[in-house]
Amino acid sequence: MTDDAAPVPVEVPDGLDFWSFIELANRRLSTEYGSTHELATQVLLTLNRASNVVTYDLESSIHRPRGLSWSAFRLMFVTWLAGPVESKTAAKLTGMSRAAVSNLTKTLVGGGLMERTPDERDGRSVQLSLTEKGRSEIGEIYREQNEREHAWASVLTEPEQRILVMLLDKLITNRSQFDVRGRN
Amino acid sequence: MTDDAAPVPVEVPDGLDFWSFIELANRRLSTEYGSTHELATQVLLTLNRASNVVTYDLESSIHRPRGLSWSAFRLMFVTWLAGPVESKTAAKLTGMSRAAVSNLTKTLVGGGLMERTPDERDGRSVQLSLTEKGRSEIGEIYREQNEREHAWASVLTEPEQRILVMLLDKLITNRSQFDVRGRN
DNA sequence: GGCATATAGTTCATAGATATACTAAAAGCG
DNA sequence: CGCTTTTAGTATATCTATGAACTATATGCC
Repeated sequence: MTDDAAPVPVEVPDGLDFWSFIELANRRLSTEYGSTHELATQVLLTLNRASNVVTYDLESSIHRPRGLSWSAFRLMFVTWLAGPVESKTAAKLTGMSRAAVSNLTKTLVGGGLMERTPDERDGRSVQLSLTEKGRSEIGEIYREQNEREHAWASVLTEPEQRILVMLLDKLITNRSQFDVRGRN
Repeated sequence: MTDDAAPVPVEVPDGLDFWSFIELANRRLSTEYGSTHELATQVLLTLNRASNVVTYDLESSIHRPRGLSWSAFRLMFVTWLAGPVESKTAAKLTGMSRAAVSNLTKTLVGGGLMERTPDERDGRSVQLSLTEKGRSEIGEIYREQNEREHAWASVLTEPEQRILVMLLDKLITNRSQFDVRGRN
């Protein structure tokens, strides 16, 4: 391999896109680069890209038009369902950094959607909760999102959906078998 | 609902985390908020969170220690496998904006990992390719990542892995049935 | 051929996320 | 108690990604 250009023994199709790239990657890795665990790559590449496609769709069709980012939705959703939560808990449940929650909270409080009340017992911490307006907003947003989620999921039969959940659950839950990196 | 605090008929467990939140959400949505399509939410929440967990783990254990972002890895990976590509194609295949590819390319060219050569036929476009150094880097990085991917995927049996891929593939491929938002 | 339109890429302004450093409060411990 | 260490949250600087505006090429059409 002294040439700059990568070898092109496998044809690179013209209509290649974000999704079909997975297939190309799979083919090239197995035929040329002698990937040791080719199926593992396929599984995780597929997982990652499927998630991106769906998330981008939901964000751009539901949340952006209302002026909310995907992160803002997540924070409101978590606060809605897990009740008033400490800021650090919100960070853990949304998968954001504490700093991100802090910044985002400012915006949402400014918009009258959330409230920050100092904790009675612990002077350092803060309880995040939704305002009445925030609660009615998230309820409405969720209903709208849920319709679209349904449109997505309905491509699979109900048993298929359950199997998918089960497999993903197994994938993540058994991660204790090795040393996974998580936030914080 | 005149009280600020959300109702708490379902217990919010203490050890709640990013992953177990899915379960809580599912319970509350079905018991309290009368989610119409509860399973759909569960499927997509699980998909999104599983992807985040794995991606964060790979980025922090493999790529950050080498000074590469997840995006940088994706761009190199795509360029590696899809041969020299136009900048706009790279954007499509990585799922980034054209601006992001443009910025990232500067960094990678600066680090001696990529090359930008003007297209002979089209004076506007640019071909992205890996340098010799870039190609050997991505090869090594991929091998390392592939080992970790294997550790993740091995939690599932091979048939389970194939079913997972199949289900995700079905979920995404049949999206043509409704009007999905994509980048660009 | 010449002019309108579309396309490729970059630049710029902005939003969002992170890590780091900092402040304030709590907890542990002699 | 008082001192050290830990913890919660925030402010700051930096980085990254985006959309929109801009530059330059290319294409289509009369």
